[in-house]
Amino acid sequence: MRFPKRTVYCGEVRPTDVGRRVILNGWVARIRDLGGVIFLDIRDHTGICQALIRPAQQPEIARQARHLTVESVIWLEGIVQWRENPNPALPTGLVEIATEAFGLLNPSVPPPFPISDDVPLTEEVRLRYRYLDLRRPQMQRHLRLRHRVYQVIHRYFDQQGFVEIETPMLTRSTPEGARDFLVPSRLHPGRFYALPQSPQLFKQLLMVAGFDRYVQIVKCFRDEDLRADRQPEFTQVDVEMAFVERDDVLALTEGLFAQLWQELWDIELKLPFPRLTYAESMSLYGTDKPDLRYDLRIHTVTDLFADTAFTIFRTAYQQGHVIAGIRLEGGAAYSRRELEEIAESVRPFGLPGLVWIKYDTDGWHSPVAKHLSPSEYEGLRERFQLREGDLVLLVAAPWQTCYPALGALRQTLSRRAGLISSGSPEYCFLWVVDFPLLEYSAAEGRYVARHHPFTAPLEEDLPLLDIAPEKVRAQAYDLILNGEEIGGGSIRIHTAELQQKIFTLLGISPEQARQKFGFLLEALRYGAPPHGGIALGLDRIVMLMAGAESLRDVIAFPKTTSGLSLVDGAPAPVEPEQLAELGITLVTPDQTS
RNA sequence: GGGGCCGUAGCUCAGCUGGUUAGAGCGCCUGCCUGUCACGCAGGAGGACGCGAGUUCGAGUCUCGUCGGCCCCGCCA
Repeated sequence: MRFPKRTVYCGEVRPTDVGRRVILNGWVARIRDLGGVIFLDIRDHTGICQALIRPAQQPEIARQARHLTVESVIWLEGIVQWRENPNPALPTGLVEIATEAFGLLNPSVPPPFPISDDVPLTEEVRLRYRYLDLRRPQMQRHLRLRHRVYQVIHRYFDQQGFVEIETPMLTRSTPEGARDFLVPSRLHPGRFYALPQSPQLFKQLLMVAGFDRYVQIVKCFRDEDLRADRQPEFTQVDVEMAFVERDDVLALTEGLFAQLWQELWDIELKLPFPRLTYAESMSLYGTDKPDLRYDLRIHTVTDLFADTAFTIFRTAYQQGHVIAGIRLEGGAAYSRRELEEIAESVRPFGLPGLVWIKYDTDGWHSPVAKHLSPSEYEGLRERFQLREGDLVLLVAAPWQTCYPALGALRQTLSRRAGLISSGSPEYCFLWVVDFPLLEYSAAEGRYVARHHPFTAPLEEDLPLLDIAPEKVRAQAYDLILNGEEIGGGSIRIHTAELQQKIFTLLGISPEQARQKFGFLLEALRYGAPPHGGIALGLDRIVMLMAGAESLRDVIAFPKTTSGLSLVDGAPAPVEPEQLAELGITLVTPDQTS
């Protein structure tokens, strides 16, 4: 098809173009037919430009324009001129095109929804007509931002001497970790590939191979239930470095974010990012991914209540529980009803509620006021640095319950008190380090790796491996941004002996280890350098940068909460012949196939 | 695996305790209109109330199941 090609993008027509002949290619955004004059808005990804048609002088053009439908694709030629009535709301609002000719390249049936950012749409409709949803300016912005993020990442790692290497998508299923997506093998019926949950083992092999610094922007797959911030296929910036220690990886990563923020927004991030140990993060914020855009720190005050007359706290103290709480500045203004609502946030943790104490101009107010002594009040005032008008919320429970409950309370309070300003975005990065290496899985009756089984323990904790494995800390780290985990990594085990020992600790027999991870154990014997790395969640990073609420808003073709792809209908049944070739028989044949 | 909210016109929604012929705004179609930019005005078309059972004289409305969307817990090294 031959047609007049654009000389300028719609959104880029400016007063400097006045008098020039231009050609636009784009979509009909809107037609305003006033009878004696017709306005045609033409849109492409850069914006909208108004074209003018005068039926009195151009009866044939007007006749054709009146047949146009919204979202039809056209070319349009004309002379740029000043508008009689400028529209300061538009970048192109000072000028318009005096149409001399236009042509229809492809008519459009009426779209199911207007191509605009300010119409409310259900997720279902958006995903079914994703190609129209993506035509909307906001989605265009999101995916173009994502593109720019890719470019900065590639440039940064190239500058830092990294090599991008592709690792296989058809790999072997490994125990530990999430469920795998399986791919049946036609050439080997009864055997399966697995889509990678991460290129972990391959990037370690690349370190053994001497590539020294590896990076890959790579799809990863996990067959687990979905969330607003979790998709079954997602993109990671996968990084591995040889001859490094933890702080080398952290510094390299910080440099990446500094460059992203610098290049995309001209914002200088303060480096290095703050670091908290896992233990500190849990006791100060009740979570391993705290949102530091607001303070609301947890204070532990168990010791204040050693001899208290208040039965609940005395019992807690005697049972070795923790008494801790949060101060909310100005919170004394909350009503009893509001406090009841706030208390709801700790109930899911199996707590009946919490103790609230107001410190106001006329003294202390609390349902438990009469049980507390003056010295206990004084202790609270001092610990929480209370000022008049403040509120203290206290919880008494085993520490495993107490801190997470207060972590949830922190979030509830910040929302209620509006502590996160929605106006100017604020970016609070944070490293959480020294995670426990293992955690006991009651379901499986054994220790499981908290990060993954290739994570190196802290050297100073090595002696604990044999006597108190649960106390061993790992050389693992998570990167947190505004309460979202955007990356995690570790220094890896680089000797076969230690790796074998960890497998044993995880209840993986030498036989199983040889079978499933033999290639790794073998590779580690051939001069594996000390190495470590990190995997960054690209989708989440772009989501936070775009200010989006959901991962779906920064992924071109995402899955729904139930893992369906509404645009192409995947997953779908397959022909019996395909199954036969693969040697697969369905236990419950799909009736729809 | 569990919990919550939702499904009514192309889109977004209303429809009170079950009761004539199911509504609105936007969009669409037709006509009018010379400076609009969410143009305006007049008229019109458009519905198996997601699907299937049940309760009832009667179900968009109540019950159960099912499919689909969103959010959360579990899960996600």
